[in-house]
Amino acid sequence: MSSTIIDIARDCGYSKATVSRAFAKPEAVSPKAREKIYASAKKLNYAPNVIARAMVTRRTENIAFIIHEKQYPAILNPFYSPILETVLQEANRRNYSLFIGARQDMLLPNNQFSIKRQMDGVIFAGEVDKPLIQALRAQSIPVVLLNNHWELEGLPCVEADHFAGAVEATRHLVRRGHTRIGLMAGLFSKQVREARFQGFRSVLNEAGLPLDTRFVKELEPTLEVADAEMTRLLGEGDCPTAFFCTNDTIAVGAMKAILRAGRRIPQDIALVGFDDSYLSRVVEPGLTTIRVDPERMGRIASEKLFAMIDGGEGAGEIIRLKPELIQRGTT
Amino acid sequence: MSSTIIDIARDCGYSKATVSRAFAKPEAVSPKAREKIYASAKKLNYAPNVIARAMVTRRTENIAFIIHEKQYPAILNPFYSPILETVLQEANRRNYSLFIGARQDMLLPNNQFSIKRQMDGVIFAGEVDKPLIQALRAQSIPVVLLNNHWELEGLPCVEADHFAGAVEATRHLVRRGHTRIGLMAGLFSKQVREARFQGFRSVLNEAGLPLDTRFVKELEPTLEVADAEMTRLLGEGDCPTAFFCTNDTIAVGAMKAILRAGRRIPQDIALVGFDDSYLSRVVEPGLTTIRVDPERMGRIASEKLFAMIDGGEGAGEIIRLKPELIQRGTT
DNA sequence: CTCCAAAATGAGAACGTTCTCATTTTTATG
DNA sequence: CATAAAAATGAGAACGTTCTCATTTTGGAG
Repeated sequence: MSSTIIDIARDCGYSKATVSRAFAKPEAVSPKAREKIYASAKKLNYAPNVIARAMVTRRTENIAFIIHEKQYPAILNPFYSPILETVLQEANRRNYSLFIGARQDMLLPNNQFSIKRQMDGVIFAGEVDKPLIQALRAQSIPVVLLNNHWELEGLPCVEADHFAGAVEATRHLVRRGHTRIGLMAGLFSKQVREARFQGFRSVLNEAGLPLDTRFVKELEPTLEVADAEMTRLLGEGDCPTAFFCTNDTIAVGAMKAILRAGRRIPQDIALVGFDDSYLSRVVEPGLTTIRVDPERMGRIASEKLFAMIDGGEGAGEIIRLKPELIQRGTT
Repeated sequence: MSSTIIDIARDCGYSKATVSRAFAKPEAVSPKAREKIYASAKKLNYAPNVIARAMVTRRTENIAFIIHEKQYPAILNPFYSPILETVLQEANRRNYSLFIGARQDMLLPNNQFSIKRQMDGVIFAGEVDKPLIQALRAQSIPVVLLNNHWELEGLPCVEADHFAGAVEATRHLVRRGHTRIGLMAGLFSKQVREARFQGFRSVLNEAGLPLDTRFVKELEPTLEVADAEMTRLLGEGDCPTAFFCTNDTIAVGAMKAILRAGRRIPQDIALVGFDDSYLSRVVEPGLTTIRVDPERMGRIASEKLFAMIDGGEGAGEIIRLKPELIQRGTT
């Protein structure tokens, strides 16, 4: 069907080696030859077969971004999507393609885990999937973790400082004079959940404020669940004057409930979210939130990964990014 | 580094043909052989090299989803992302992988366009990129268009019925008794823009309502631009009592401006959006909007594409999906 | 014009599979 | 137990490149 390097070679009178060079390393070929070769290629509609190329170079120039199934759906996740977008750009900048992975893609018929597609490297986001990652390492494919470290394996990881973020958020509410502060905590991975909870608690302790367990809720981090939960809380007496929500989706769900109940934000109830996702700019008033620059996360993770791809072993460093409070209208 | 089929063959005493079969077509191999082969594979950490496989089968089991650069950033686009998510699922269900494409990924050193990666098929979303698509066809790679047709080439396309959607939206406002209706139109592709505008205009005509050009605005479809534009409109006198916004992002930006100005939605100003993206559920009150089921779009496009991949030529049918009004709180 | 170094080109192996076709082994039938 | 049919296995070519190394061509200095 489509023509090969041999057809071109025959057509233009050069050897396939020279044709190959004209595409892979144009400066190694004389201008005259290049011209003829490109003309033939155009005529015969030739484009190099990257599969055959990958076969011998042992590089596919593909990387994968895999999100743990718990964080599904991957692309719609407001926290991960801007990171993914950055990784895509970084990959393209280096002439790499990006593959979006899903777990089942990697199960061989013999029940071994494996990266089914040949990938030069993988970024793994969200909860750590140990068997899969071990399989990747066994095939010595570079891996960078995102937002969940795994110290034992010494894998490089880029993550938000969840504890510091929760501290920032809670401290901000305390400074604004709130003495009764609730917590709406999303059911994320254990690592993330605990760090954010500890941050929250440590500020209450240090400020001598009580931790009222009636207003500490763990919930699925969806709009609807948060809305329902907040509606319930508003029904009870004694509702706190402020809430720290451990992500923006929860905060925005809570906002809807509060506004629908006719209470004012921030006068009656103040809110702080987490992530500075797209959502925080959509609502009115804008959501005060904790930002960990997703572009920076994506960029650092990509750089780390490409360094490993090019340079062999990478240090298993954990890079913990400092969060920043973005004040908008909800406090 | 990693072991090949020959290492396994040597280790377990079978030929490489049989080892190959054990992974590609397990039922064609005796249980005894399978067991031995899998044991060797596990021991030597073997996984089939899909590149080598693709080389001979001439199938990569990869498809690409490419969004025209104007619609960038691709992953964050609230309209395309749920479609992309569906395509990802459909691909995985068939054991295919999904690549996210970007334009520059396909430029050869001789300035020919080409799909640089070997892809079994491509879904092309947004404005039609003619030279690229022609290049794909020249390589006889199946292509399905999304939301922008190209009749001349007879390419299959799945798109929203933009005209009908705009009619629904505007008619809804007319029925609610509005007589002065403004338009905030996003600068999408010519096809989409015109269809939506014609829908809007035809309803005004049929209802005998005026089209006041002061309140017909074309703008970049971003939150910030829409917010600024609406703030400006509110400043002028005579502001209409309703607006049709040609996507949700614009509508939500407008909402922010209206609420900030202290006007009430929908009592003072009513709004209808377009897309039923997740934004419409985030805001309070929820946004009345026009829905074209993105999962259906993604599914149909995928089915079309895989039919072409499996069955050769596909008919260049244009499938136009009927939109539906979703009424929420802004009308 | 001769010679040498540098640049350009070519020959052919290698990459790790699958596939076709022939051969061997197993199973079922009488 | 003999035989035919079916199932399982194996040998080796083929897929389309790149890469190494050898050879040829080019260009400049003397």
